[in-house]
Amino acid sequence: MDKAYSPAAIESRIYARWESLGAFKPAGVGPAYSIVIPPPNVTGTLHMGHAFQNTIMDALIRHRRMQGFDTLWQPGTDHAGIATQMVVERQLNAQGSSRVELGRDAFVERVWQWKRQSGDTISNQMRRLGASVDWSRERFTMDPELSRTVTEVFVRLYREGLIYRGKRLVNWDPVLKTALSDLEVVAEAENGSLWHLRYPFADGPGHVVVATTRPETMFGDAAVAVHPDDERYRALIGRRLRLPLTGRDIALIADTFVDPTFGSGCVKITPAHDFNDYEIGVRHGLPLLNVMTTDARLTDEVPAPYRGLDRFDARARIVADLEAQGLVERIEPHQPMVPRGDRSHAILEPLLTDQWFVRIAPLAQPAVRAVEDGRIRFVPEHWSGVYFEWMRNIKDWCISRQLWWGHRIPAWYDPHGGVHVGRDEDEARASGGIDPGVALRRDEDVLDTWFSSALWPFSTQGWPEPTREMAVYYPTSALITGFDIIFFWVARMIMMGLKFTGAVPFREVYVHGLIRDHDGQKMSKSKGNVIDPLDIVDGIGLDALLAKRTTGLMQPQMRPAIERATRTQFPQGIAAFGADALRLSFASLATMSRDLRFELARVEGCRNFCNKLWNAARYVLLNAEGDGGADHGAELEFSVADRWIRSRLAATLARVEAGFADYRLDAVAAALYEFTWHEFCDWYVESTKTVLQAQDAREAQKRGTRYTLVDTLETLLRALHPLAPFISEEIWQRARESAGVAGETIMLAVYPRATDLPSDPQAELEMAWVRQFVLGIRQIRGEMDIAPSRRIDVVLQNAAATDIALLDRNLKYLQRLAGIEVPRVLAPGEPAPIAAVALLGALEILVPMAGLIDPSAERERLAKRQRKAQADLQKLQAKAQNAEFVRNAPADVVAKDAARIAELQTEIGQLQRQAARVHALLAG
RNA sequence: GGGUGCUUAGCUCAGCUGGAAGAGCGUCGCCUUUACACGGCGAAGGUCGGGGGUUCGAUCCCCUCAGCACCCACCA
Repeated sequence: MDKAYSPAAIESRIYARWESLGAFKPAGVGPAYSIVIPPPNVTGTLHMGHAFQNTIMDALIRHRRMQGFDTLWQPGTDHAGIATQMVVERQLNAQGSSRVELGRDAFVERVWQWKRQSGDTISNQMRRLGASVDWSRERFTMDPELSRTVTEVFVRLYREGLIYRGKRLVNWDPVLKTALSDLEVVAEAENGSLWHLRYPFADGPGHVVVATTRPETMFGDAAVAVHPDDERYRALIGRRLRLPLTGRDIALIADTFVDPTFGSGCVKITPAHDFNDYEIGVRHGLPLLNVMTTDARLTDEVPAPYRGLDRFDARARIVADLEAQGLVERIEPHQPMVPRGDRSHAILEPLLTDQWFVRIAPLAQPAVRAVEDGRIRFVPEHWSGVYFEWMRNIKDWCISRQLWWGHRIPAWYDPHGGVHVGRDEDEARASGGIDPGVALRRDEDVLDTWFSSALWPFSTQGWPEPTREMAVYYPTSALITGFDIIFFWVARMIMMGLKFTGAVPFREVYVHGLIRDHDGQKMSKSKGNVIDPLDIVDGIGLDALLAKRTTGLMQPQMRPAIERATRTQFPQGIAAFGADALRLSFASLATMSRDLRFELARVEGCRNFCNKLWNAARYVLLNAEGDGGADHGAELEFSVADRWIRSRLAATLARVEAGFADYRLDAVAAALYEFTWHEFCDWYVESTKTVLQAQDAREAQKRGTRYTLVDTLETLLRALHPLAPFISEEIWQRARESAGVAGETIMLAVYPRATDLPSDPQAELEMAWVRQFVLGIRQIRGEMDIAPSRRIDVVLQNAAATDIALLDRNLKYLQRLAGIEVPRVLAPGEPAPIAAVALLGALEILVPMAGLIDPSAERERLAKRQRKAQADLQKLQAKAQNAEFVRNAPADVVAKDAARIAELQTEIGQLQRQAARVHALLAG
C-alpha cells in the first residue's frame, strides 16, 4: 500500500467494477426499501445541493442494501419545461435564430437534441460521487411510458371534473408569454411610486383622488371604490366619475375591501388587471376590460395615442399627460410588492386568458389527513406545519403553459369551440361524438412541469399497469428533498399518489437543509460563488476556477468582485480531495439545520481522516501477515485492549444505528470519526505495538491481537461504507483475505450491528484506568516540556491492591504509551520523593523532579488544578446542603454528587500536600 | 400582516426525556517515536443573545425583548 491515500487512483476503477457486478440492482429478496431520486433537470449539471442530496440518499440506500433489504434507488431526470426551453431559446438567439423562426416541431426536435447531448452530464457526475442508483431503470419524464401516465392522469381527472378549462385572471409572464402558477411567482418589495390621481366628477365640478401604483392600467378601470363607512366619501357613493384621458364614465362604489387609511382611501378598480379588483368586480358585476396584450403592450381598446405602447412607456406617457391636465395631485415614494417570474425574472402581469386548472380542494383533503394520521412522517417534524398551512389555503392549480417543450394537453377543439379530452384524438372524438369528417384542432398548450413530477413515484414504476415494481417498491420508503420544493413537489406528489394509487407515495420525508457558501450565501452563478462538486473531488487550479466562475456572466460588471473573492478564498485553487472526503463532509454537515454552510476546511479534515484510515489499515495489514483470521483454529488470547476495542466498536455501532434511524448522518459520521481516530488509532493501534513487538509475548496473545486488529478494521470498513464507499471498498479488498471473509464486494457485505459484538464493561473500566494513568503522565510531560524520547521514572504512592493488580496486568501498555520505566510502588508510610503528581482516584502517580522538572512550574500547575477542584467542590457542597435538593432530586443524582464531593475532597487534600512539599522545596 | 427557524469556544456547528458544557477547523507549546507531518503529545479558550418565570436544579421547559434568516399573504 502507498504511504498516502490517493483517491484518484482507485475511485473510477471501483465504480466500474460495482456496475459490472450489477451491485446496484435490487437484490430481489428481503423487505423492500426504495427511494426515487428527485429528478434533476435533464440538461443541467449537478451542483453542491444535488451532490449533498445524492450523498444522503446513497448512504441510506447502501446502509439498507447491506442490511439485506431489497433496495431500489430509482434514478431519472426531469424535462423541466420552462428552464430547458429557455436554455435552448437562448442558444438559438445567440445564433441569430429564434424559436418562432424554427417553428414548433423543429424547435422541439432541437430541444431533444440538446437533451441527448447533455443527458450524460448528470449521470457521469453521479457516478463520480459513487451514487449506487440502478442505472438500468433510468427514467425521463418525457419517456413514452411516463408521458402515457401523464395523459392517463389528465384524462381521469378531467372526467371526474377535477380538471377544468376557463377564462381566468392568471399570472402572466410577458417575456416567456405563458401563464404561471402562483408558486412560480416571487414577489419582492421594490422601489416605486404611489400616484395620486384626480378623477373628476362627470356631472359637476370637483374630483376624487385615486391612489395607484399602476397608472398604466387606468383604461381598464371599471369603477372607483371607497370604504362604505369612510366619512370623507360616504356622500359621494354612487356619483359618476369621468375617467381621465377618455370620455368614459365610471361609478364610485363602496366595498369593505378598501382600507381607508391607505393612500387616499379611494381605489381605482381594474378587474382585468388585478387579482383583488377581479374579486370586487365579480361582487359588483363590473365589466372586465382587458387593455393589455400578451406582451404587455396596451391594446387597441385604449385611446389612440397609447395603443401599442409598452406598459412602462404607457405609464410614463399617461402620467405626463395627466400632469399636463393638472390631474396629478402628488407622487409619493412607495415600495410595492412586485411579482416576478421565478425563471425569467420578468415582471408578471395579471392577465385574463383561457387556461386549464386542477380543482385542488378535493385532492388536498386526503393529503392533509395522510400527514395528520402519520402515514407520512416529516423529518424534522416541524415541516409538517408548513405543509398544513399551505394545504389549508391551497388554490386551484393553473397547469397549462404556453410553451412548446413539455407534455401537450390531450384536448381537442371542434370548429364550434367544443372541447374534447381523450387519451388520443380518436378517443377524444369518440367522447364528443364528433363525426370523423370534422377536423379537430389539438390544444397548443403543454402541462406545467410539476404536473409530471407529481406522478414520479408511480410513473417510474409502470403505473397504471399493475407491475411487479408497483407491488414491491411502491409506496417508496423515504423521500429526500429540500424545503424549497415542499409545495411545488412534495405536496403534489402526496395528492396525486393518494388519488391514483390509493396509497401514500412515501412513508417518510426527510427535509434537508440548503447548502450555502462559507459566508452563508446561497450559491449561484450570478454571485460567482458556486463550486462544482467534481472540482473538490478532482481538484482545480486557481486560473481554471476563475475562468469557470466568470465566463458567461449575466452581469459582467460583477466579474472583478467575483475574481477578488475567489482569489482570497482559494489562493491555490482547490486540492483534489476525492469523493469520499466530499461525501464525509456532506454527511457531517447533515444536521437538522435549515442552512448548511459549506467549508472547504471540513473537506480537508475529512480527507485527512481518509488518510488516517488508510494508514491505520497499512499498519493492520502489515502486521496481519495473512494470518489475522481466527479460522486457523489456533488458540487466541485476548488482551484487555482487544476486549476494550470490541466493546467500543459495539457502542459506536449503537450510535450509528441511532443516527441512521433519525436521518442524523452527522451523528453517524461523528461516531465513526471519533471511534476510528480517537479510539482505534490513538489507543488501540498503539497498544497493539506492545504485544506484537514484544519478544516475550505468547503466540496466542499475538494471534489474538492480530485477529482483533483485522477483525475490527474489517467491521469498521463495513460500518463506514455507506458514507465512504470507495476507500472502504479499496481497503476491504486488501483486508478480505486476512479477515477471512467471503464476498465480491463490501457493498453486498452485511452491515455490522452493535449486538454482533460483546459489550465489555470490565474491559472498559480497566482501559479507563490505563488511559487516565497515561494521560496523567503525558500532561506532566507536556507541561514540563519533557522530550517524548526521555523515559521517566515513576513512583506510586497510596496504591491500593487493585491499583497494583492493574499495574501488573497493564505494565507494558503504560511503559509504551507513557514512556516510563517500571514504576516503584511505595510501601505505606514510606517517604515519597519531591515530585510532580498526577492523580488517579486515591492513587498518586509521582514523577520525581530530579532535575527534570521545574518546581515553580509544578507549583503553578498544582495551584491551577486546586482552584478548579475548589470551585467544583463549592458548587456541589452548596447543592448538597440544600435540603430541597436532597428531598426532591432522585436518589442516584444525590448519591452521585456525594461521591463526587468525596473525590474532590481527596483530590484537594492530595494537591494541598503536594503543594506544601513543593513550596517547602522552593523556600528551602 | 401572519408563520417558522436560528442566536453555545476566534470560525463552522453538535448537545438525547432538564441532573458536572462537546467536536472539527484555527491558535499556542513540545516532537523527524519504523501506520500516518494529510502526523503524534500537551495546552489555552465559553456569564450557552438580554431579561423574567417554573423547578431542589435550566444551554434544554414557559413568557418577554433584541438581532439574523426564511416562508406565506389581496392593502391599491
